[in-house]
Amino acid sequence: VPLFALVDCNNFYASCERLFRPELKGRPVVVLSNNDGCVIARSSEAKALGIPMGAPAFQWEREFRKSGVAVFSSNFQLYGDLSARIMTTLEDLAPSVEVYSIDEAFLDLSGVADPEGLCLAIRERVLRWVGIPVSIGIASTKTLAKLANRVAKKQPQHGGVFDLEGSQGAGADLAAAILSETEVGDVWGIGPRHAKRLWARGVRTALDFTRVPRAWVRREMSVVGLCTQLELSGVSCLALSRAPAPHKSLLCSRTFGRLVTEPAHLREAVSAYAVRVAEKLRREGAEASSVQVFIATPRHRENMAQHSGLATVALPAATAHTPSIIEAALRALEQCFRPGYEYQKAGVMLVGLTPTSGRQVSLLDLDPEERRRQRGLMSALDAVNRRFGCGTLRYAITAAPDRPWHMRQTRRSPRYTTNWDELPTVG
DNA sequence: TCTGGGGTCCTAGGACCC
DNA sequence: TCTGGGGTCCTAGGACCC
Repeated sequence: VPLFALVDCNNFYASCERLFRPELKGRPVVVLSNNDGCVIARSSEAKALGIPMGAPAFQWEREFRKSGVAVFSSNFQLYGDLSARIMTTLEDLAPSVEVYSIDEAFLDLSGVADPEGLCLAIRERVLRWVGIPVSIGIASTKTLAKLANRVAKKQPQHGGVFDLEGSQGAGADLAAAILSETEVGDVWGIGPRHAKRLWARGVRTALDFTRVPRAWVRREMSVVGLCTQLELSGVSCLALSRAPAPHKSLLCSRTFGRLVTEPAHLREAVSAYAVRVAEKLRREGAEASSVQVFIATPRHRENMAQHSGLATVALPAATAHTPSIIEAALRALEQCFRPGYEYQKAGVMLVGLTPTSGRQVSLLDLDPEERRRQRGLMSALDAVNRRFGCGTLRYAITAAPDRPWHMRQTRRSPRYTTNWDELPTVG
């Protein structure tokens, strides 16, 4: 019998910020998106103030001040490092771990004698070793484990761990009761669109959803919806995958600090994003076969001329060579740029990824000597930037003195754990 | 003035092939 | 009166996730 657990960090980013600022305990904390645009994480105190997920920061400034909310720009280096520590701790204690996101992991607990006891121990150890509180849901499918996790979070009497299977074979009744108390839109895999259509048909709860005819679900929600429906009924469709699948695409995109009209500024921004995404590509040990660029004007202003452009340029041969990728990105930008618009956002996506080793040799390949030279250059560049900090070696086009597209980030906390200059001091 | 960034999968339709 | 069947690949759009 399969058995899954979902470990989910409580208010992860907010908990990370609080870890090095113990005086914030009990105080509302929010973390803002890049560009300090909107709220992407809230402590429980901030949730209690009614600040919704995704709230535009500027609309809430007054409330932040009035209620003494501690506001942070996002600090993904810090979150990523703490996440890695948590995952390592899980690997130590659980038989099989799938890292699902920066703050979540599925565990395979099939055959474990006392799953609830194990999870209580895991929770305790992560709290003690890393300092981040987690909640754990246990059930026979991943989707039900997600549901059990919600219960663990919402009902503190369970001590942060909730087993939907129950202890004395009361599983089925317990599951039905929980399903009937869960709104259908709160089910993992059912988003706002499907939730709305289901409500229109009188399907309100997760339990209702399990009774919708399969043919309808298949037709209107594809096989993905069918899978969700089966999982809710206790039929496991989603297996645990231990090794992360290789990426199929990689993206670097940003909202600009200010609106941009100058093609020169767009070229700088797109080049900078191309550099970053190419670095990611090499870290993955992969090469890309084409480059996609998109640019867009703001979405939330109806009285402004809108344009969003997307163009793809194929690379002559799969590569991870930054200058080649910049060149392709700039050609794509040229294709989708339209003068006279105020752009707010741009992105560079690499697609058609293949592992660096074992790639197909193309007739269009550079001669092997040139390939070796390019790879050597990239390795040297990455090594220098790793050793002396990213941005030590830069491309001239990304280093213009005036960069109006640069993102705003006014309230970032120190990178306590990943940056020598920003270590916390004790004393 | 001010609303993030980074992914995945599925489906339908068109081009093209034999 | 009547105009096949089956496959692949690509793209765009939609939906979902964190």
